[in-house]
Amino acid sequence: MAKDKRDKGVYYITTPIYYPSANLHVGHTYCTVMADAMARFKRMTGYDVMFLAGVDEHGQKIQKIAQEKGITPQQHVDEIVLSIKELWKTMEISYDDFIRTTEERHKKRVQAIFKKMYEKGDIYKGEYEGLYCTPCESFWTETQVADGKCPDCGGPLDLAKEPAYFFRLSKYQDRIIELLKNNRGFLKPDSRRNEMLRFVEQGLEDLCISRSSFDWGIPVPIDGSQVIYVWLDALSNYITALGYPDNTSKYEKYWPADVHLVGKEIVRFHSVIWPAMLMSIDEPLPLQVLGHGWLLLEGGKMSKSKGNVVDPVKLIERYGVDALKYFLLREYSFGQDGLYTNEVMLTRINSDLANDLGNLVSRTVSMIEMYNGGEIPPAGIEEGPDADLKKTAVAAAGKVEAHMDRFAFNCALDEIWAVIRRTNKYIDETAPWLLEKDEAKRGRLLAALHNLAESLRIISILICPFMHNTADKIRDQLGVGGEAAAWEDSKVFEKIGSAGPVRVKKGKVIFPRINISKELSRLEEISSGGAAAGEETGKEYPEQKPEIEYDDFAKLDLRVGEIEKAEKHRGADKLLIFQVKMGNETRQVISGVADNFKPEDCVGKKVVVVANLKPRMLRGQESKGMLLFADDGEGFAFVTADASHGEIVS
RNA sequence: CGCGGGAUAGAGCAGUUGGUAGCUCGUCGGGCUCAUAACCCGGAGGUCGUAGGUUCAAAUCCUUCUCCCGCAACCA
Repeated sequence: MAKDKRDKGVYYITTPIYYPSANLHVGHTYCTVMADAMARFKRMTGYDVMFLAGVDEHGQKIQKIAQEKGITPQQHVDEIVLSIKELWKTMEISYDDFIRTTEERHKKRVQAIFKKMYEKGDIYKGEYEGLYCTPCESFWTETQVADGKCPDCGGPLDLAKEPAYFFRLSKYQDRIIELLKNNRGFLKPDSRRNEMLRFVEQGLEDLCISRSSFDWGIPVPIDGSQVIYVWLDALSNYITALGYPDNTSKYEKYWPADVHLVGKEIVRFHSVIWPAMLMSIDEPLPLQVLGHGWLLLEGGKMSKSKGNVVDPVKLIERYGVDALKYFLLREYSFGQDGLYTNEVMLTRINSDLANDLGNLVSRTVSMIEMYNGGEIPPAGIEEGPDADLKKTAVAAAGKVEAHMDRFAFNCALDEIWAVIRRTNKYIDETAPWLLEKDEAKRGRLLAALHNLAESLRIISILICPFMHNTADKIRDQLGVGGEAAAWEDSKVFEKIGSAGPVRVKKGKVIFPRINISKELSRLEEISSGGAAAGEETGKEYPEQKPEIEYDDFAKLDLRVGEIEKAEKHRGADKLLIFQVKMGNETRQVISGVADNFKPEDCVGKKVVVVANLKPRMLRGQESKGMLLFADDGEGFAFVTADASHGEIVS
């Protein structure tokens, strides 16, 4: 039996184990970033933290995708898991363990859990009935099926049955209702709790927990013809990762989880099915399930199938991990859906990170360098706005703690930014550049500089759980390194200089200001290059031109060319002049795409060239041939070829 | 009558147990020159979707209607 952990100073937080049918997008990142910030915050405030991430790798969908790609399911998931781990590494996600449901440790434990439930009498054999597509050998749920056709092949579906095992979920209905009703903190936000309560009150049906129509899963221990279906397999990860039931030292230490952080769409599984499973094996329930909201795009929700996903890697490449993390945590309020647009993100990064924080670091460090030779002065006599600055700075940590208790990352960050704004204001109030001109005010100047440095030191601690790189950069420039960097040190003002003089060191601008309108069009280009053209975007495509004979096509000589050089046409606004290498020759080709590409971005592209187009003079320059572009109505993308220059395209 | 959520300044959103409507961006005016054309101060802009009710007091609780959205047993 697990312990009462409330007095042990441990904290166990989990994210969902994602389904690796494709690469992850910002939405997944959002959830994981929240968990990471919380884990870091708890560690800083003295908890022994266990932060679990992972992937759910079994199931029919994975099996099918692998089949289509002509590889084994294991090969497929290995590939995706690699990229997911890479992403978390890039995002600097500080998970303590990463569980894969294909791992031996997980499989044998899931089987043990199955057996326990079976022996308890909570699992029985029955028949699963569903809509079945014979050619695809797939069952589909009603929601997956539009207009009675197979979502995969579009063929007809039959009502079919297969033997399967069921979990007596209905048996736990009353206990679940009681849990949701009496334990108000168990499921948050309240809107989700209401929703679940209504749902359970409608009556729970027993849950099908095995399948025999595919075999990419953990075998049912008492029946080799069946594999365990998603629920039991995936949800168990939260305890199998801790070693349950055979190796219980971690389990005893960390279980029950303090928080399962999940998306609102899987709240049901975590707040109804999962507790019922735990009740069945007589183990304690998690203390809390938190259902967060979604990031919505202007067209609706982001999803892999819509192809309208936002790729976090692209954003990190351009703005850095800390900026993306900050934006996600600051912009949205937990449990609520939020609108994502590039403009919202860039505006947020610019005004909060570049203007407020980055600029504050710059001006503070500069002044200490100019007015005191780079040394942070000792504390001076307190007067004027000093007291208010100190009070604001020192009180922030406590407020942040209170907000973090409610997972109100946005409020926590807002609290920190109140300190940043107060500090910027302090500069205005004290006007060091005026003090500097009057030798009699030297003492006052030094006191102000000291207070600014102190305030920044405190800020660097406060932002640490959310943006540790930035925290380090600030401390580097301040010259304080790891001194007085603990969470508790943010509650005390006078800290710098206690171990001898400290020298600041002006460094690179932490968050360069972004030119938003320019950047927006760059992002547009990037995503139009990468996104699959959506069928659901309602876009209109031109009507097809009249049919041509094969002979007509054969007249075209298409070749792969590599752009060696690109420059603007001096005599025309819209033209770019390309030098394109094709086998032994390099020729000049001109295209009217200056509005869409920067010349330097074109170099190195391997493009498709119409080689035998009659040469033509364009504003005094000869163009021999033509480059192919894809046009989405707003901009162009190169038609590129994954081949060597000179090769024939046919 | 399947279940649930939402509607608050030009935009995006907060509003914890009912107590004078807030934040950010934008906008207009002013200040400053240390700083990343950044920073600071001030103004304008809302009958909190509609109609009723409870209350000394309602964005907040109750009811009506309108409009959006999600879920209905694998989308973070």
